Amino acid sequence: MGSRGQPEESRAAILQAAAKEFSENGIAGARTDAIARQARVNKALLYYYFKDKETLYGAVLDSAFSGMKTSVFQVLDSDLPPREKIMAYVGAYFDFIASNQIYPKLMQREMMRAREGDSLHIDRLVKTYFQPIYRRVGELLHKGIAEGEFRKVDAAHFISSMVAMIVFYFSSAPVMQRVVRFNPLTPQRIAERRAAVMDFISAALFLPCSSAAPSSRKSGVRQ
Amino acid sequence: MGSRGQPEESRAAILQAAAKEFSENGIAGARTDAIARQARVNKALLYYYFKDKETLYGAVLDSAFSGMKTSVFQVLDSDLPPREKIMAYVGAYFDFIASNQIYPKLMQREMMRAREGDSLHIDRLVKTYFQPIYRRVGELLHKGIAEGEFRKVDAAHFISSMVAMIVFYFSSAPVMQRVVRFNPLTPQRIAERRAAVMDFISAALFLPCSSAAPSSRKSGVRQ
DNA sequence: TTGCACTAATTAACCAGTTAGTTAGATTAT
DNA sequence: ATAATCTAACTAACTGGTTAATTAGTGCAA
Repeated sequence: MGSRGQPEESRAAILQAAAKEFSENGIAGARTDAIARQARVNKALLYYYFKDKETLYGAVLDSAFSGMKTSVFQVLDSDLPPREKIMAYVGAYFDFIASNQIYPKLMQREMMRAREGDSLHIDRLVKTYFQPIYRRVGELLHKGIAEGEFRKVDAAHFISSMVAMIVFYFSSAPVMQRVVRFNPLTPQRIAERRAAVMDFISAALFLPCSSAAPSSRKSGVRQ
Repeated sequence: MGSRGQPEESRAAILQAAAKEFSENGIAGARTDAIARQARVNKALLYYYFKDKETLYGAVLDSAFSGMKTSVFQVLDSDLPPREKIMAYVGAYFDFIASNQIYPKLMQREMMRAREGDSLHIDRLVKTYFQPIYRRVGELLHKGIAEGEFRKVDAAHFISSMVAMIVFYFSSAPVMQRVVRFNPLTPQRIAERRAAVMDFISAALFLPCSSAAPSSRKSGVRQ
């Protein structure tokens, strides 16, 4: 019976295994035994590091969303002009999700769990991650509109649409694969999606442009 | 204790209660006791009408998606020109989801469950409902492009984006409510969303309008 | 020799599914 | 008509497999 495997490693292994299990099965469908097995750790160790299943789930959510916040804030804190910044934000958000494909599922699942009383985590998540990002992107849109660069879109709805296009693509990929005849998650298809999202958003947001030509957008669309 | 409550009523009550329970909790989180209680029926009756929980879940999905297919095909079968038809399709789809708000959640949940082997239903659902709709909308987009009415978008990605904007809004409403300061599900907000989606899609899809020279696309934006 | 990291074994609760019926109305026999 | 029989519709109570969580420890390092 071992003892020392470096505590940080064990904790991290649990978190990672839990993230996978929760994203695939939701909190109700997730099995603590499966998490322990995947983390190559005794099940009781989950309860040594985390109070209970719900707390472990909360820790998984925090680690997921804090990574995302860091990613997009690097862009939001930069000082690009509105056009370039909104595209950079979409790109950063897309890239984060694309390289952490368990997150869109975690996010969707938590969103649907948020009926009142249900989720103990949602208030914290909203306050810590979603609100700050939402506020900044909202300001960015208003700035672009004020400067005559963007169409007069409704910020709340526009943000919702951007998030939808990115998150939904990955969370619905397993079904999409059966509807269309290709795997939507190959690097090439992902790159294509990225271009399509960028194209869709810029076409819907940017005004024909009074000033110079927008260099950022080229086409990204085929057929 | 009575026996006769009209079998059709009981069956329908079970289906309705199950739809609600499954949409709120997923199949793993749903409780058969809760379904029976909500349907005001003994739990054993669920097993009298349906083989097991999984089969009941399948019946719920079928009743949900067949309604949707009927709705949108009424539009897709009509003979409107491409612009009007795609907008009518989006409207019909939106209205169906808006007035059956458990469906977006059922849909999201089933989409995420579709990892290989997992869902017994997904193949049937795709073949019966998703494929036929996808095919028709794809043809519609290609027709619009060929006639120089639409920008040369990628059909698969464009459809994915349309569905995303509609489904995601409703499934993420509980969280959104905490991020913004209003309830996204009041009739007024829903109408607003409908307009925003229509605007977003038409801005991203329609060419500036003149039916000539579709090759020199530069903006594809109106208003 | 204390405290940290960890585990095997166990427990209590939960929950899908079953069983062994009951009830009410329709059908047939008288 | 009316009693006897049948069957669809329905239920109370139970079962056993599953699963989150606990307990009572062991090994090891400082």
